[in-house]
Amino acid sequence: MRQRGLRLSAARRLVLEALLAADGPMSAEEIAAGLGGRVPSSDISSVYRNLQALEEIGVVRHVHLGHGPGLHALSVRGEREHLTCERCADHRVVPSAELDEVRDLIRRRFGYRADFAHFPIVGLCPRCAAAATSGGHSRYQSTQKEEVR
Amino acid sequence: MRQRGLRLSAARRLVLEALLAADGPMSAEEIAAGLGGRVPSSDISSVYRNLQALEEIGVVRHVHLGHGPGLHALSVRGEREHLTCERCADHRVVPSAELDEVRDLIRRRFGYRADFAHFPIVGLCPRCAAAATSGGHSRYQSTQKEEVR
DNA sequence: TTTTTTGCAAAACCTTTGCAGTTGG
DNA sequence: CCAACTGCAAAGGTTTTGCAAAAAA
Repeated sequence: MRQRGLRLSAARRLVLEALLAADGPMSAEEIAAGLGGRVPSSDISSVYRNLQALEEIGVVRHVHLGHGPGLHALSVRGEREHLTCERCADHRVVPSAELDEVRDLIRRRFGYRADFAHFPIVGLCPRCAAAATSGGHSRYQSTQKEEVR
Repeated sequence: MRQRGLRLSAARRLVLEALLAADGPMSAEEIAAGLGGRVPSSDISSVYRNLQALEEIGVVRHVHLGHGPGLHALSVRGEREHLTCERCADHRVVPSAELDEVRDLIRRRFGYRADFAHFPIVGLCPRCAAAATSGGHSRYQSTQKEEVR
């Protein structure tokens, strides 16, 4: 960080600690709140600025899962990638390696190096797919609060 | 539409006509502007309400390509799906059929029915992938205005 | 006439920016 | 000390909502 002209300030440390302690990607607001209100907690604008700075040096990345705020996480080896159900908000996280075959196929066909860590693979989860097929039309109602639009 | 209790109002017709005339997905703002200012043009809140209503009955769908406003299009047979470069904003639209193999693979592996019409496949386009590989680090600078984050 | 739909205005939501003061190195 | 960083406040862009007036059926 110092090599890039970045200082290790308190607010910056908070962002890193929050992401490290989290079990999944977090919104800027969650980070700004301090880990559940315990930690000093910094202004949300600083959180955004720090997330941006940390993303520029490759320490952090962010994901868009459906609507709502972007979610941020440490970018680590063995990166995780995402599958999201567009009907019931089911969400699966898989190690990158499990998607290598898919990535290779896309690369051969289109030349693209796909990366499902940033935008997820969106579609119907097995359960909703079954419901949609058997019901003719899509009659399956989610038990979750929010649909991923 | 009438069967669903929807009336065929002028504003509604405008949305449909705009989408029909467009060669690609449009933002709500573009639709509200009327086709280049010629048409009566309706309020943007009505456009949003109509897009939502039309999406509920399955006539319209929307896509998220990078940041920025959601983009709307008629949902037609022979749906198109999307590949977007995360570095240079290169963007490819391909007929769904070309992604069938990829979809099948994902389905066998994860049970998911993937749909790349809503969120695109994001990654590096061939050109940026080459630049990233040869340059060691990612040195390739886009010629486009906006990076797809 | 009844119900849906509209336009306007205001708000909500997520994110960015300007600025003056503070802090890390 | 000086550049980097912070909090605050204000603004930006996209989308939603409340409400009274207007339009469709």
